[in-house]
Amino acid sequence: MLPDVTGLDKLFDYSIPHEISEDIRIGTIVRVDLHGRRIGGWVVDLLHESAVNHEGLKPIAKVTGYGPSEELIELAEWAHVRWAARRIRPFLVAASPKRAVKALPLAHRRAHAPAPSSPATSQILASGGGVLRLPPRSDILPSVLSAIALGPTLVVVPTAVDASHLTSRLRRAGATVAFVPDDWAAAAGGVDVVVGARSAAWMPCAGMAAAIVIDEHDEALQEERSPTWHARDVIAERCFRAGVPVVYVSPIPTLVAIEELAGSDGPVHPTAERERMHWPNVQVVDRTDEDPWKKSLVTSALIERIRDPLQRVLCISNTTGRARVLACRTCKALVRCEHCDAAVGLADDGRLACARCLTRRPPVCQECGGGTFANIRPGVTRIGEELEAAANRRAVVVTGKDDTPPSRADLYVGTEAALYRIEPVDVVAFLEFDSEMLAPRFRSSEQAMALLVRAGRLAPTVMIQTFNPDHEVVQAALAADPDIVVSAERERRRMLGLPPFGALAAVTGGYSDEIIAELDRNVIQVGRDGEDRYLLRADDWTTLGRAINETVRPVGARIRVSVDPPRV
DNA sequence: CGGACAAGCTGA
DNA sequence: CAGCTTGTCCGG
Repeated sequence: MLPDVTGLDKLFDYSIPHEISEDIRIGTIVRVDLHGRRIGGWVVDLLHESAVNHEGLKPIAKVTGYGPSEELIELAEWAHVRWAARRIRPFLVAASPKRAVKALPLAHRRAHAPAPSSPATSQILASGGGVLRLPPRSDILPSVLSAIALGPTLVVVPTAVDASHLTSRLRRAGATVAFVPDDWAAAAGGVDVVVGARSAAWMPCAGMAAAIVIDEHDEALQEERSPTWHARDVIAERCFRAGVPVVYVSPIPTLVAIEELAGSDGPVHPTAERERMHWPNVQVVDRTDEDPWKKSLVTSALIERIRDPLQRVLCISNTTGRARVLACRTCKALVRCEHCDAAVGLADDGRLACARCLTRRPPVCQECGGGTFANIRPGVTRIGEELEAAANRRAVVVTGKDDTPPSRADLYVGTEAALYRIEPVDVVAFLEFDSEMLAPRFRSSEQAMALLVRAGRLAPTVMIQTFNPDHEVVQAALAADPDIVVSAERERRRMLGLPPFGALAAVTGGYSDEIIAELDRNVIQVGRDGEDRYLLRADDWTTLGRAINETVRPVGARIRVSVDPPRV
């Protein structure tokens, strides 16, 4: 029995009372008495009476209900090495129902499977699985229906909202659907299709015959808390073990999927002509053409768009507030915090505010006492004011900070979060796309492409303002050819031994130094990445995970290990 | 994790 | 030495 108690990483033996022996299987969730308290946990092993000294064994107190299957418990043991997790508990939590399941409903399958309608998907499934590259503005429903034609199918999508939309569409198409994790019991009982966000990778799917991962490139498929498991990789291992084919669908399959899951022929994709038809129109605004003394984010091309009363426009800039970096107009000095020396911005109340130490002061230059400032890096609030003036219509600011849905408007300005918070528009304009493309992160090209895909689903036209129109990301979007990014990426990653050509983890927190010192340097390369962060690299995930898990972590060490970190 | 118990510290 | 804190050990 593995207790569902954080910090208690031990197995305990209990006897099985006769009256509940029928209900106890590997994976069953039970309650037991341990050390004077009643705790929950999972049955992870059944030992023969002769294998334990069952004198003094306490009995299992109560059966809570159904839990993860034996296969999923074994998968959790694999994941615990793959993501260097201290315990398997978080994976078992992910694989368990949220509320006790006392009985499983009977299988509820349709007599007639829906007609497969994506020949490409059927072909990939028949060949044992692979990667399907489908452009942003195309429908994935035919692919899912094609998989269902094979039998019970597990579908993973990036968000719960996506899962709920897909669930209704599949029900309308006549399939029986378990929307997980809510319908855990139905999924375990048997349905045509099990649909859910990331955690669906751990959900039951009785008689699973196929699996589909939708939007394989989406970062939401990776758990952000530690252990940082990725649904794509969990599904890949799970289906490999079960001998079930998987299709990974994405407009921009990641290099990891292409190298590890696509097979030797690479991703399957429509003809270039058909693919281009379902990419958004991409308009590149080369900012090097602008008057170098103005360098405003509100370019003449953008003004033309936002002045058109028939076009609903969303402008994206990833700086919140009014202004993040200011310079004194009189003495040209960068305005800094008097307290901690960080660059300070202008808050909404007109005072200078330090984002680092929260110190606020009146808007006066610390060097010369001047009171007027040049906005070196404007935030969305300031840009909103500029846009309103240029367009002569109201601009609504949308950030990820407030929970209330943004009020309806024809002109929005927002951070990346706005891409997930508003209804479709006619144009999405990235005002300063260079900060996305050129971010100092090894996945920045893939992440910038993902933003374009997201924008392309929100609007038929995507505008990119950049000083780097020759960048591979811009070129790939213009040509509707993700291979342009993939080939560049492959060479860089191969050279540096980064995923998928090596395994990477970031370690942060107190005591990191002690832990790093213990690591086996024969298999792990260590780099320092900032004040309190180390990067570990090994040739493969198993080597990396084992080396980290075998390293003694001091008691009370608050260490965060992020395996396959998305943002380094 | 959380309870039990031992060792260490403080003040009368 | 009671009364309290801190540390270590252990559970089936």
